Amino acid sequence: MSQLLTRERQALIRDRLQDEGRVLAGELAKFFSVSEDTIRRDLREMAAAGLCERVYGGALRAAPQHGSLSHRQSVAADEKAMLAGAAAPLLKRGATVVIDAGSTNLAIAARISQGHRLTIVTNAPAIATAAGDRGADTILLGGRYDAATGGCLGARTAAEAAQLRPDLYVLGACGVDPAAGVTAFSQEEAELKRLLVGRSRAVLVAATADKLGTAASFGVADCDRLTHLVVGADCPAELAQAFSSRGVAVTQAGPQRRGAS
Amino acid sequence: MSQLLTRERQALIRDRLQDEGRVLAGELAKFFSVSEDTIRRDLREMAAAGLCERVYGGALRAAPQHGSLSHRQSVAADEKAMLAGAAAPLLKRGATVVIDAGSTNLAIAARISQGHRLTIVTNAPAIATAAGDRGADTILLGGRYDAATGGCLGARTAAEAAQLRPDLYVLGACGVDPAAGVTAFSQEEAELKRLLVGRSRAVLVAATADKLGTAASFGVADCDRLTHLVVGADCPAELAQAFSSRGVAVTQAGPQRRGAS
DNA sequence: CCCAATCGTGCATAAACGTGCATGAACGTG
DNA sequence: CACGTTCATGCACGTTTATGCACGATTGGG
Repeated sequence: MSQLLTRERQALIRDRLQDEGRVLAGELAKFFSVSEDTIRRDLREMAAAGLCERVYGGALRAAPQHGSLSHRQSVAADEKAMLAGAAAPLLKRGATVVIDAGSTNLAIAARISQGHRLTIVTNAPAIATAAGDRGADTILLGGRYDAATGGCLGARTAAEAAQLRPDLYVLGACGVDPAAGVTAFSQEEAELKRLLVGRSRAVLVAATADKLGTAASFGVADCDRLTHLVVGADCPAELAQAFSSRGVAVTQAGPQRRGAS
Repeated sequence: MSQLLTRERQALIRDRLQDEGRVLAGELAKFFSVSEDTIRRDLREMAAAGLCERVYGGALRAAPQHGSLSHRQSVAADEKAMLAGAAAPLLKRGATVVIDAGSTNLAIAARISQGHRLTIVTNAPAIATAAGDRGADTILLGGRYDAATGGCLGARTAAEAAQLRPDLYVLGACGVDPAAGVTAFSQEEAELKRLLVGRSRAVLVAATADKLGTAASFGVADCDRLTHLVVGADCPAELAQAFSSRGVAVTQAGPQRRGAS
């Protein structure tokens, strides 16, 4: 094999990773007739670029991590259940409600009132099963399933969503800020959310503390487009005030209400 | 078995935990040819990461699943895991596979090989999440979600399915009989299944013992339309013979085989 | 209460690792 | 052509990691 450029070697390593799921540093060094240092440098670069996971002895294919969704679900589970308890009553009897993907929204779906004859539309499989279990008429938006967000994204999903006119949209936010509005982590995600915001009569966001006052890279909607915002009881008063003054109905959830005026 | 990376070993332990619900330290040590100390260290790390529960002698799975399917999932779970172990290898590398709703098929989805670059299409939310977790490209067929079957049904689902030409269709059956063929409990279900049978290059059915030799009300396909049938080892020989003589490749799944890849 | 299995900890070792530095080739500039 | 720059590479060095072994503590069944 003739002289290999660095990039070529890395491309070959990537191919092998994709095929076999793992590579050994020492093995690659012999195969390419370079020192292990060089291979380690390659693997480090690739790991930094998100192309593989660096482990002792070599590298593994970057895995869409197992617990990504179930893990997120267990993070701050108490807070999410609290928010869900406050948000669920806002789904009016007989309404058609779109529920976005997201672990907080899953908690809401698991809390919807039985016998309220709700029609739930969602792009998230987990939310569909939860809503179905609660006796709601449930419509699932199909399309390419994105394991990172736990919902369907892409053209087909958007096309199906474009035919809806829901009474309420329960929006999943990656960041909520009075100035920046609602933001999302990825372009595709943001696009679908924007579409649905535009088609819905009302928009509700339930945000955990870590999302309040932060903004992600892709804008979804300005604050004045929001109808309801559900936050924890520990939300700073001035932040809640900032949303209220923009016409958002802010609900503070919590075991103990404070600042109830 | 070649050199195993630490992380790989832990991933394998996690898989086994997921399948069997428990692992024994001494057994794992022999299996991986390492000392029990090393295994204990692995288990300790995994327990710290919340992936298992550490107990005297080994470790237990610590993931309480949710959803309405969870009940059906636990019924005859061993048998389904056995069938799934035999059926999963039949999903060829790179193929596009439609997986029907059903608890047996969910077990198959949870067992698909990582890194086989499969494209999985399904009408069942639970199967979509499972396939996504296993690293497969996953497409979800949308539509009205039917909590009874755990999948989407209806006109929209059928319309999306009508655009597919899958390599393999993993059909979920309510009844399988040499004479009556494959049958389903509801008209709508049967209709979707019929459509997909007609569009697929091959059809696979994994049937638990209680479904063999029985027929439900709505016909889906004759036996000669089946490519593979996966049954338990306790399937009566003459029944298996009856299928074979109609051109079906019958695979009898043995009790829990676990081998190197 | 006893015993064996199992466990945790401390320690030693070898492999794998990261870093800093030197070399040499490729490249652009004047 | 002479020169400086950039970059991939290999080597030396000290550090970290994974592992097995020894030893005492803990567990759980009889």
